[in-house]
Amino acid sequence: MPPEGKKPGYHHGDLRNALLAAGEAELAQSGLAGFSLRKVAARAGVSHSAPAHHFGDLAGLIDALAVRGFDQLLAKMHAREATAPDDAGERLVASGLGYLEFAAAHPALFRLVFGTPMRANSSTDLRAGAARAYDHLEAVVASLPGAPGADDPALRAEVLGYWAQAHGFAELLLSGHICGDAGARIDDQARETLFREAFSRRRSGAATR
Amino acid sequence: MPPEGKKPGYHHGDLRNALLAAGEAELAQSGLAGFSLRKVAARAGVSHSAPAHHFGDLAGLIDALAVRGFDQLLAKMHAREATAPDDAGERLVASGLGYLEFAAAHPALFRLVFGTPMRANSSTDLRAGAARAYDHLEAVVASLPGAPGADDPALRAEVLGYWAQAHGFAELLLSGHICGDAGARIDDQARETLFREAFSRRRSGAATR
DNA sequence: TTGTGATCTTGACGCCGTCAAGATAGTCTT
DNA sequence: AAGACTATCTTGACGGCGTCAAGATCACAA
Repeated sequence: MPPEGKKPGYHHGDLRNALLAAGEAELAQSGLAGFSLRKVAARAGVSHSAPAHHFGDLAGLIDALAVRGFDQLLAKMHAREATAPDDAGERLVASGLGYLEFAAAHPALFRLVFGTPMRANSSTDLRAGAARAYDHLEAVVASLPGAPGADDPALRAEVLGYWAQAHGFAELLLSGHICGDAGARIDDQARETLFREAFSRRRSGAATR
Repeated sequence: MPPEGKKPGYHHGDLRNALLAAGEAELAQSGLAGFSLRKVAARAGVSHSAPAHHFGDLAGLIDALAVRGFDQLLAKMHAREATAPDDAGERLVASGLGYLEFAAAHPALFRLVFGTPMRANSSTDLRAGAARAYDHLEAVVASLPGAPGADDPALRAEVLGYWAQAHGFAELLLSGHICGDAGARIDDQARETLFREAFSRRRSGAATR
């Protein structure tokens, strides 16, 4: 079983990862609307029912893609925070900007990640990925000056408030409800400044600048 | 053409509205996943391609359902505000609670409304519905003490901030990322208190209670 | 060498959206 | 009143879809 190199034989060798990569490529190129198992299989160069042996059904593939999507989302947040000055508030803003950056760069994957409701039947991997993202955000929020303690239930409301702020902004962006002057797609720079403004107003309650 | 009463003849008489009602019923019962033109047509008691004459294709039906969904969403906000005390802040909170109430009561319709990106090819009806909702929220925000003036560009950031807050909360709720203690669906009462807490923290910047 | 199980293909089924063609009914013209 | 026209709805067909069952191929171990 060669985990590297390409052997175009009957057995693929690393089909699971190849299908995940093909799925992300398909999402990036054609979006979430016409997403199909058969297209992903064709893109990976295998028959239409080969994915079933690795993911069970379509929901299984989507679940696996969502797990990877969550990790990529968290990675974007980390990467953005690394460029921020050493300040808790700035780190929180950078985290939200990373969130938006991911949503704008991979809109279909972002919608896929949050599309399937996280229920009890979700895979443990997916729940773990979501928990990792939440825990990270909680850590950032808890480092804010004057933040509730780790055992204070108010911390949860604070974390959810920030998460909802960034998530709602991302969703409205992808829905086209936040757009430029002529209804065109908003610029990256304009998106950042707009989010910064709305976000800073959140913490100050009144005008900041 | 009888706009009222039911005539089970060859011509339906009010098929367009019947299909819209059937579509909402189908969404409420089976969700957005397996939503299909044929099921809606069958529910309305017509052939599988009858909807084409009223909506063109599936996207047309979805668009029309989204228009009605926007109106229902706005109606929920209005209804909630009517029960609030005569205070600008309370009215804003009530507006958000109405937003959440609609999302929780009609999750599939809510996702349908914000699922299709609002682009230039969207129907003018849909864009008008979105504009009505935005304008209403803007009016509520503008009535806040110390709010930016109508011509101040900061007003847009303020409105989008509040909208994103409520919208993100609703989306996270439907995604199952805001749940009860044991991961179960959150109670209506718990949802309200949690949103109130997170929302009030938005305006005060620090602990409120 | 001989299984033995994992991996992948082939073929079929029903459901889907969409299109073309025909049937029906209301309306408009003369 | 009669015919023509148009809107409305049905029927049938097509390819694409997810899924299942059965068979083909390969790696590996006994």
